[in-house]
Formats: sequence, structure tokens, C-alpha cells
Amino acid sequence: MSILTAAADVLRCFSSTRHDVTVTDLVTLLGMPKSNASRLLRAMRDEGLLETVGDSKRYRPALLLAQVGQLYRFAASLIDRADAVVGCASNVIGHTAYVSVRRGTEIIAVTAHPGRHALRVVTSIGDRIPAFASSTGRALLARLSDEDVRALYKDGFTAPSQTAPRDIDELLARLAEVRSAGFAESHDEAVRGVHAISVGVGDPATGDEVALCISFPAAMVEPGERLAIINSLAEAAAEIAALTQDKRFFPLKLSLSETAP
Amino acid sequence: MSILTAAADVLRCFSSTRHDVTVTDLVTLLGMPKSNASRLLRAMRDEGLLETVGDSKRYRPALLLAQVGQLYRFAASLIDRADAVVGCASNVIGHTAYVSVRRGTEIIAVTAHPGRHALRVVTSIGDRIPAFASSTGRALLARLSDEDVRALYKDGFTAPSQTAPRDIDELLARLAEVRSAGFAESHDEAVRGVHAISVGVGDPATGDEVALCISFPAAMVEPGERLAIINSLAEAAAEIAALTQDKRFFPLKLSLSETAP
DNA sequence: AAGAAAGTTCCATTAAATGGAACTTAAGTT
DNA sequence: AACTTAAGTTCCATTTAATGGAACTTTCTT
Repeated sequence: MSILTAAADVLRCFSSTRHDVTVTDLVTLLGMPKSNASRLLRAMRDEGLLETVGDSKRYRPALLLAQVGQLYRFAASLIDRADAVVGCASNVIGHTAYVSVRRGTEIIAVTAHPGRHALRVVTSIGDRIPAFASSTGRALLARLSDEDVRALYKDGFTAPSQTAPRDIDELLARLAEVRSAGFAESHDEAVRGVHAISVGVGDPATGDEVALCISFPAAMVEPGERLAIINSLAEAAAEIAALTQDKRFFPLKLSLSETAP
Repeated sequence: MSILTAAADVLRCFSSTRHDVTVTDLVTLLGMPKSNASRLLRAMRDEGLLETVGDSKRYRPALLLAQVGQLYRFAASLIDRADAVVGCASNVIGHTAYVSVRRGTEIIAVTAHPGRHALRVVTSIGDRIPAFASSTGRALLARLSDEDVRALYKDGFTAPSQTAPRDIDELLARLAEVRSAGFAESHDEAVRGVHAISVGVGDPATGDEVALCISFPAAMVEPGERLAIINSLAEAAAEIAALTQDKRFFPLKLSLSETAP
């Protein structure tokens, strides 16, 4: 086992509730001998990975890590990152997941991860669907203000199915729901029997916005699994939002009726 | 020499112009054997320090580093506080503001708030500039004793421009001015046509020190506005100094010639 | 399909990491 | 101020990992 493993473990000790570590912290958290902990922290400081707080025995991440971490944002584009987390979620859940972007009033899938189930939703990359009549679309439209949405749909629209919004007021009401709940949902809208759950996230630095979506046959998913899907999507999106410091991100807020069995 | 040294060297290869590295990049940049480079990159990926770009042979910083780097700001809460007040000042004034730290004889920008004006100073985070030849640098050097400054520059330096200090004595004279005035100022030093005003502040509890800076095109700012900038910066820094009980803080003291119209 | 360039694996040699114990320093306690 | 305990550092023989040259494989180029 390389010392790199130990060094990475040290980095993983840091969290929002632990901004610095000491020798004894490492002993208790990682179960390593005091001697190792002492030398490792010093070595990491000497290499510029950590720095001591003042001249105390406390160590915290150093500037180098802040700089390299900053680069991660640019190195991995928003779509790449969204694709990575959504692919992971798809693997766990087994249903089809994809990443979409909005261009005007249309939604375009940019990456897809087909599910493992025999009955699965197949989304082809590049397909265009109307934004107002899909969960991905509403997840992204919810990031706009109501007046921006009205401006976008100043010529109105016609609902393609029973469950899609009929007019702009109905659309705005559903966008308000998306904002308060933290996710968008559709069933039987674009395709009969298909249920979809989406969460939107953006990167203020580049202006990009994407929707993460998991789509599945409505008949196949029980309430508990639906909640699991919502949770995993929201978690994945929240991770990205934290990274990009997305201020327009709507965190998950499950209502009582949602959380009840 | 530990493998940590090599790993830290790899991290230092990343920059705003190099978002990912390959085996051959390391061979040329660090002069290490191909075999080492290959194994090192793989090991760093296995430990979660790097990730491969798609399934190519390119490596970039991984999420772990982004997360730990993010913590740096909060660990060094002084930076966070400075960023908040400086961002506020930038909003009011409309010019570019940033927070910098000193590492030896170099100054590194850690956070930036771009101005609103069409002609604005753009500072990229992570850029290194010489401390003696910048307002941010002198704001921080002024917090040292003259003998510490002499020790730091025992090998001397060469002025990069006409308006920068020529030698150590000239630098010390300008640091004395900074201490009595309560702010540092530069024009045409790092970049022609750019004027900058900085104030330094520290936190005795952690030993951290930062410079708050507002930077603008020299041609754009009239004497009155310059005074407003000095005042807002000094006020913001004084607020932090009061909070941290910074005893080495130099309060604003405008001379008669400054206050006169 | 041949050639070149980039990356990986192998292996004996060299160098670093390990963990227990002794030692030093810092922080309470009486 | 002397005592006690906790926290951190250094030492050393042993174990384990890193090194770099060369052979090998993959990938790109013409």
C-alpha cells in the first residue's frame, strides 16, 4: 500500500464540519500509528499539500489544492459532469438516464445511459421534444423567472397529451411546484406509459444549464423506488450545484405526502 | 524522495492553460522516466486524486480535490470574509476587486469579482506576481518588519517597470508610506494603464494574512472616485481587523493633499 | 501495411514506509 | 512550582514500495 493511499485518506478526512486535522485525529479516524500520522502530516505540508494553521499543530488543505480544485470546474464541463453522475445513478437504479439541454422551447438529449431492464425507455440522442411538455423541459424552465417563461411562450402552445399543461398559466403553476419540490415529474406526456423525473442544474461561470433525467415505464416502479430515484437524482444534482456554486438550484424538499409510504 | 513529492509536482503541472496531463507531458515537464509517469498517474487515479478524461489517456484533477480545495476557503475563514466584503465593494464601485495571499515573494489571487465596466481589469485566479512590484504585495509586505523584508529579499530583485521600486531601500520607503497612509497603491507596474489600491489585513488566531484590492483602468477614475475606493476598501478591511483583533492593521490616515479636492 | 510515437509491464536494485518504544513538549491538576 | 497526563516527535531494524532501463503492447500516422 502506497503512501498515496494514506495521503488521499487524509484529504477525505476533511469535511464541512472538519476544516483541519491533528495527529490524534488521524489516529482515531484512520487507525494509523501516531508515528505515521505525525510524519505523514509533516510530509504533506512540506510538499505543499497541507499547511499548518498559524504555528499550531493543526493542519488544513493548502493553497495548491484550492488552485487545482478550481481547475476541476473548467476541466470538466457541466455536461461531462452531469453525464458522469447520471450514469452512476443509472447503474444503481437500472433505468434509463440522460442529460438534456434546452434550446429555446425545445429540449435536446445530449447523453444517454440505457437501463438494464427488458422494458426500458429508449431515448435517442439529438431528439427534440417540447420543453413545456416534459419533465426535463420543466426542470430547466423552472430556472427562469415567470416573466421570462411568458416571453418565451408569447405565441402560446398546444398540449400534445392529457397530462401536459394546457396553457401558460397551468405551466407556470407546475413550474412553481418544481421550484418548491426541487424536481420535475411527468407521466404519459411525450410517450404513453412513460414516467420521468428530472432535476435542473447550471454553472454560473459558463451559463450552461442541463437537466438530469431518469425515465422508466410507469407500471414498473413502486412508490418507494420512485422516492429512491428522486433522491439519487437530487443528490447528484446538488453535488454539481455545490461545485459550480449554482445559486438558482432548487434543493429537494419532499412534502409529507411524498415521504409517507 | 517520497512519491508524495512527485504527486505534488504533478498537481503543480496543472494550470489555467493545462487542464489535463498525459504520460509524455510528465516526462517533458518533470523529466521523469516514462515508467514512473505511467504508474504515478494510474496510482493517483486509483486513489481518487485524478480522473481520466472519458476513456482517453488524459488525466485531470478529480472531484476529491475540488471538494477539499473548496474547503480551503472556509478553513481559512479570513479569505471568505475578505471575499464577502470585497465583493460588496466591487458591486458598489463597479471595478474589479480581488483577494490575494502572499507566499514568500509572490502574490497569488485567490478570489476575484470582475467589474461591470466595459473596460475592466481581468485577474485570473492562481496567477503569481512579484510581491514588491504590486499594491497587493506591498500591502502585505508592510505588515512585516523592515528587517524581515530585507531577509526576504536578501538576493535583491529587478524592477519590472518604471514605477516599481528599484531596490530594497526604495521598497522600504514605500512600505513606510503604506504603513502611515493605511493603503498601498500602484500604477503601471504589472500592467500598463492599470491602477490598483490595496489594503492588508490579518487574523492573529490563524496567522493568515490577505490583501483586499480594487483594480481599474487609470484613465477611468477621477480623484474623487479614487478617494471613494480608498475609503470603501479601508472600511471593509477595518471591519475585518476589528473582528480578528488584528494588531498589525494600519488604519486609514489621509493626508491633507489627499483630502483636498 | 509499415513505421513511429505513446503507453505499459517486467525485474533486479535502491530507497522509502512502517510501527513499536523511547523521548520531548505542551496542557491541565493538586 | 512540582506532578500528572495527554499529544506529538524521533529512533531503529524490518518490511515494503519506488525506481529506471529495456522489452513489449497499443495507438496513431502516412
